[in-house]
This record gives sequence, structure tokens and C-alpha cells, in this order.
Amino acid sequence: EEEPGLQTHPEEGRSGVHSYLIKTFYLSIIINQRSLPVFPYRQDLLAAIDQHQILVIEGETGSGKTTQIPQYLLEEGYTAGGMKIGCTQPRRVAAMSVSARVAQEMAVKLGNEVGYSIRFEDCTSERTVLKYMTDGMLLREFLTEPDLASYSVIIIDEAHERTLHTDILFGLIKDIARFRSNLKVLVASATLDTERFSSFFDDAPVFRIPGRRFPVDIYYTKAPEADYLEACVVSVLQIHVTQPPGDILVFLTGQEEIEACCELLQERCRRLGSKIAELIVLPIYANLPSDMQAKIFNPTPPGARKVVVATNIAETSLTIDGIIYVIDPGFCKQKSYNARTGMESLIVTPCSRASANQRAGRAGRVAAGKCFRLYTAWAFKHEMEETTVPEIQRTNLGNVVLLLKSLGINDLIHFDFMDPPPHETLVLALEQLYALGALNHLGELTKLGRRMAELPVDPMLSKMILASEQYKCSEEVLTIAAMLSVNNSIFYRPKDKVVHADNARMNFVVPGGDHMVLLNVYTQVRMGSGYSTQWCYENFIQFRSMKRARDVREQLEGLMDRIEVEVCSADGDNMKIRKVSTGYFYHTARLSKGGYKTVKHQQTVYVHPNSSLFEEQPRWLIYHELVFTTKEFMRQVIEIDSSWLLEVAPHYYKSKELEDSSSKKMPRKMGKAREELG
DNA sequence: GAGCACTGC
Repeated sequence: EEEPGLQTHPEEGRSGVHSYLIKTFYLSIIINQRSLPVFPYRQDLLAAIDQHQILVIEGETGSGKTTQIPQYLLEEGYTAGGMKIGCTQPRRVAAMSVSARVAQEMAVKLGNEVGYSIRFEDCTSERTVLKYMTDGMLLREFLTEPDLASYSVIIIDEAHERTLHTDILFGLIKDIARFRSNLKVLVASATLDTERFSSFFDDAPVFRIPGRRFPVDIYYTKAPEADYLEACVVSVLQIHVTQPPGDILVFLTGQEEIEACCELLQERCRRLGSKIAELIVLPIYANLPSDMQAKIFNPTPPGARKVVVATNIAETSLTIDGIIYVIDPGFCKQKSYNARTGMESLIVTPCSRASANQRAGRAGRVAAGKCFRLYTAWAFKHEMEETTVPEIQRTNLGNVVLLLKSLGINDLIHFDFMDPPPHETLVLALEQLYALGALNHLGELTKLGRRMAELPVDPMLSKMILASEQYKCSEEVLTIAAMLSVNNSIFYRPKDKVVHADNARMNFVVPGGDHMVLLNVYTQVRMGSGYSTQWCYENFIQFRSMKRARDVREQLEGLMDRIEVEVCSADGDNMKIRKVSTGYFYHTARLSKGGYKTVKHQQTVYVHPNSSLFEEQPRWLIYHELVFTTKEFMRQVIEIDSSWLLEVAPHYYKSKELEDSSSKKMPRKMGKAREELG
């Protein structure tokens, strides 16, 4: 897991010196392997795996479980006859780096016996018997191999993170394990909830492996903090002045907060001047450009102290060496999903005790550390949840439902979820899939639905792509779908260059709506730059988002054959493209005094100020998503003609519903009168 | 006139 990587690579040596170096190299690997906490458990572990089909492994960070256990299994003969050992990770980087490490330990070329498989990148071959992959990737593999027949062992690693994909895998794997008696399943988790995993998997035994970490002292505040940002700044300076050397990690909830905190720290340090030692203040969050992110890994110069102000990205995704002090205000931004309204929101909430403990652990990686919690011990005990609500209960499940349906699981309401999602979430997902024509009235997958399931995008987007066939504009629709499935904003808008950024954005605006703008951006970037960072920077476009859009588009285009859609261009006929976007008819809104009303749920919503249609306020709109922030906003909207709805979704809309001034509940004339009065 | 934690297929 978090072992420092070996820097050198084994090479074929000819001279005596070379062979000496190679010997010491492998000796160092063996010494390292044997010093890992998991090593003494090898025999007992293999015996337990032999005796039980499903085993829960409780192993803390640094135990070596992720790199060593698959190798033990391999040496024990679990890959005989070309069978594979699969090990899932929640993150791409982990799948890549762990497999590279294991390949090195086994002295094989990455991609041969040991490989990894992540989206956009398959580094495996026919020889691969030890395969690390993202959990989402294994989920997709179910589509081609529903019983995972080529695997003898599946290891679900980092199970405690409870990602959406991991949770679905739990149900599916538990199911196939029943009839595949030769399949071994290992569920590896940190010390958390292992009893729950055990009881879910029919009381599978729990095998415990200790970790290797330094102690972290935890300090609470005596009284609650009214202003946690100010409290952070004060705490950092206090540590800086009174505590021995060691870098500081501060957990905040988002970009804005992080920027504010960094500015405050810098200002106070300036004021204190030479009275204090140098304090290097560095922000880190996922959307920060890579070159600025990289700065946090620079070693701290002697005499100075580094303070990293981070989002949750520093909780699991990246580890920073040299952190001795952690400051934890106890909050994080969390996505939630309201299935009654179909609306997402991102809200600052108190984090869970599990999350707080994970944060504290970041102080104990290199030496004994200290964690300062900016809340009371009482709050920790009584006001915080034990664990974070699993993602499956906080998200739209359209995609998941479509996938499960295509795996032949018809009764989703009774699917064996470890923690079932809200009933309404499943119902809304089924309803939307039915509306899109992916399911028939019996809830069975249609031919269209089967094709939709092949595409790794939101069902509404896959429907749009399939509908583009009929209108002969799949080239453009593929681009729009790819751009929409990039969650991040495509436009870069730094605080100090707001005017420039807004002007740059205006240059990309074309009529029709945000979908058409996105299509235009993609085309311009492709023509203007060949995706150079420089060009994107000058035009206030997020390079990383564009790169991702290109990857997604290429993947989708590669799947067109499989779903039998011809790739062809609308040749400038934008009307076609806008009509296809009407595939989103479930997300129709109509102008209504001051804002918009969704057609199906009569909800009041507003065009997002960042939209190209913010000032135009067309009568009919289709929105890509509904997000609650300060208001109910439609993000990414396109202007449509209401008659298109009847053309695209006659099964869904009755013409009466679409009459311009009608209000569903009252006769037409009254509705009109009311509107005029209003 | 707002402001997007983090992942993943």
C-alpha cells in the first residue's frame, strides 16, 4: 500500500558489478516483503482461504495486504490453468501503482503476468493472471462474463470506502459465489465495519492483520468554534510558533474556503514578518491545475514549515510525506440526491467519526503526530455519525439500474444490497428508464435498453446517442454527450481574471443553448490547439476537462459499432442536434413567471447564471441536470420547440400538456387569465 | 447573478 516505491528497475546485468547490484536489489525486495505486518500471517491466511469461500480481511494501511496477498495466492497455485486473481481498487491511480509495485517485486514486465485495467487503459494481456482494476471496471466485466468464470479469486479491496461500484459488486459477487463454489472471495477493509461485512456475507470469518502506524495524539476544543476558518488560521500559527518541526495539514471543504484560508495565513505571516520562521502555505484540491498541485510534494526547506490546506482529496487520494500535525474542523462537502425531486445538492455537513479518524491518521505516517479537532469531544461522540452514508444512498441510480437489468436482475427492489438505496431512488430510476424506452411496462429491458447499457454514460445521454442515429448527427451528439459527462466546468474562471474569463467564454457562445456551446468549444479546441495546455490557458478552458472529454468521446465512438450506430455528421444542421437533445424530454421545463416550471413535477426552477441562455429565457427548455445550491438551478440547458416533444416522445407527452398557457389543474382560459394577472 | 467535495464506467 503506502510503501515507498523502489526507484531502480531490474535490468539484465552482464558484468560482475551488475549482477551484484541485481542480487542486492532482489535481496532488498525480499527483506522488505518479510518485514511487512502481513508476512507472519501468510500460512494462517492461506489456510483460512482454503477453508472458507468468503473471508473478510481486516487490515490497516501499511499492512502490505494489497501487494502481498495476491502474490501468496499465486504461489499457492490459485492461478493454475490460467485462472486469474482479480483485485479491485476504488481509484485508478491505486490500481496502476499497486500493480507496478507487484510486477517489480515479481520481476515481470507490467502487463504480462501482472497487469491493471482501468477505464481508457487496459494494461493486461493473455498472460495476465494477477489483475488489479478499478471496482467500476470489474462491474463492467460482468456484462461480458456474468459468472466471472475466468477468475479463481476476487479481492474487493478498500471495501470500507463503500463506493457505489463496490456496493453493487457486493451483491453480485455474493450471488455468483453461491453457484461458483470454486470462487474465493476476499473482502479487505480497514478496521471499520468488518462485522457488518461478515454478517452480509453469511457470517464469513474475519481475519485480522495489524497495521503499522505511529500513534497520533488527539486534542479537542473545550467549546464549539463559531468560526472554524478563523480557528484554523489561529491553530496553524499556534502550532507554527510553539510546536517542534513537522508539516501541517488542514482539512477544509472546498476551493473557496481553501483560498480564503491561504490568504488569511499569508497575510498574518506577512504582518508578523521576521518574528516567526518561514511558513509555506499551499492549497490542494482536485480542480487545481496539476503544476500547482505538484508543489505540495516539494520537500520543506530546513527551518521552514509547510502547511497544506486541502479538501478531502488528502483524506484518501493522496498522501503527503512529512505531515506531523493535522487540523480538522470536522466538515466536508457531501453530495446528496433527492429522488422525489430528482435534484442533487452539495452541502457542507459534519463529517463522520470514521472520516475524522482517517484524517487524524494522516498525522501518523512518518512519526508520532498530533491531530487538533476544532470541535468538542462531546460533539465527536454525540453529534457525528459513526460512518459516512454510503454513496449508493446518496446518488442517482439510473446507470446502475440499467446495468443490473442488463445482467438479468429484474427484481431490483429485492436485490441483496448491503445498505439498500431509498425506495424512491429505485422507483425514479425505473420510471425514467421506462420513459426513455429502455424498459417495457413489465420492467423488462428492451432492445434499446440493452444497447443503452453498453455505453458507460448516464441513461439520458446514451438515449441521446442512440437517437442520433435516426437524425444522422451522431458525430456531434457523441461530442455533446462526452462534454456533458465531464462533470467539471469546462470553463476556467480564476478569481483575479474574472472579466477576461467571462469575455473568453462569450467568444464560444453560439445560438441554441449550452449543448451547442459545448459542441463549439470541443470543435474549437480541437482545431485551435490540438489540445495544448497553452491554448487552453489563453482561452480560459480547463485543459484537464477537455482531455477527459476527448477520452470519453473516443471510448464512446469505439462502442458505436457494438450498438450498431453509424457515425455520421449533421453537416451544420443544428436543428437536428437540438431535436436529438429532446431525448431528455423527461427534463423539460417551461417559462413561468420569474422562473421555470418542470413539466412533470411542476417544480419551480431557474436557469443557471453560467448558462448561455441565462438572459434569453426561452419559453421551452431541456435541462441536463438539476442542482440545488442557493436556488434550484438547471445546469446545461438547451432551447427546444414544444412540438418536438410530441415528435420525440409521443408516448410520454399529450399535446394538451404542451399547450402554451395551460396549467394542468385548471381549464385553459383560467390558466391564461391567471398568468396575465400574475 | 452564481460559485462545483471526491471518485468511477
